[in-house]
Amino acid sequence: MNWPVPELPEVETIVRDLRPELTSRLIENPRLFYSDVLYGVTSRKLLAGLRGRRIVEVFRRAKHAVFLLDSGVRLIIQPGMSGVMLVYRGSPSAAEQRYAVLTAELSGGSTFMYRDVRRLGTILLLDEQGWRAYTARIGPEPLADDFRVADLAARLGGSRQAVKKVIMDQHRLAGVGNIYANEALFRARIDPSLPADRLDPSQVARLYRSIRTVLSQAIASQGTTFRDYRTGTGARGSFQFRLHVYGREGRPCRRCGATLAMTHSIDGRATTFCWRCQAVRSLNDA
DNA sequence: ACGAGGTCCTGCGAGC
DNA sequence: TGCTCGCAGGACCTCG
Repeated sequence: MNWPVPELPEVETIVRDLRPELTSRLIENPRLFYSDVLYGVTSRKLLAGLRGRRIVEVFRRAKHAVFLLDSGVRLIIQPGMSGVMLVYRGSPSAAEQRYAVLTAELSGGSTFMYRDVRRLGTILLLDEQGWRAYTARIGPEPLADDFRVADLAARLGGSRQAVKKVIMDQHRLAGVGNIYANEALFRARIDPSLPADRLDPSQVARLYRSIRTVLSQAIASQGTTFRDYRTGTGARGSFQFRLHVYGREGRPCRRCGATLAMTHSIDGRATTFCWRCQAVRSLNDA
């Protein structure tokens, strides 16, 4: 079975679960167990930046969980593909401590833990200016009220690369990873290998709707869990039961019954699709 | 600008 | 049964 990555819906779910547990808490005793997840900050600076600070806001940007501290500094955790963020009442057990990357005792007696088995996740600590520069390089939020079809069209228009690769490019569009790219393209009945600038207006409109629908439905289902991902309360998501293509290669299309195919020819990542519904002509190695 | 490929990391499962 | 090895993946990087 393929292993999912926390994408936008999973991080949104985590953030919603963590927000009431973390907001207004003091970070009393931060501990870092692996420094290879740090990006642009040393262990010493990270811990010094966290110790004694109060968490004033918890929110999501793209696939990042962002913790705004009372110093104006932001702790940013991107959970990579196996990252989990949890709050324990009291202290976690030794078993729960396994694979812990960052833990922090909080005022009120609870403990925050970022756990990441494969440590492909990233931790950043950015001041106001650093954050502004960082977020400016990420594309627009597809679920934002002011994100329109024209914005998606503009993001696709300048690229001859495969549309699947383009919608997964975080600099063009925020939060869409492999699972939801596959699902959105299937639901929009678009060939994932189609060059992005070759989509006609009706295809762009369908893709716009399918991206927003699939992300919204996944949030409502608390995300997709195959093995690693857990919500902020440790529960499993349930969107895996509503997937149409991801992880279903060799099985019948839910829409037309044709056998779903899989290829790695787009950016080396697993692309699952229906030849018939998505009118795919040229993908090989499937 | 674009594609291809390597790097990070660990658990798992296929294959011998 | 016990081992090795390839694969999974996002983001970032270099090379051609």
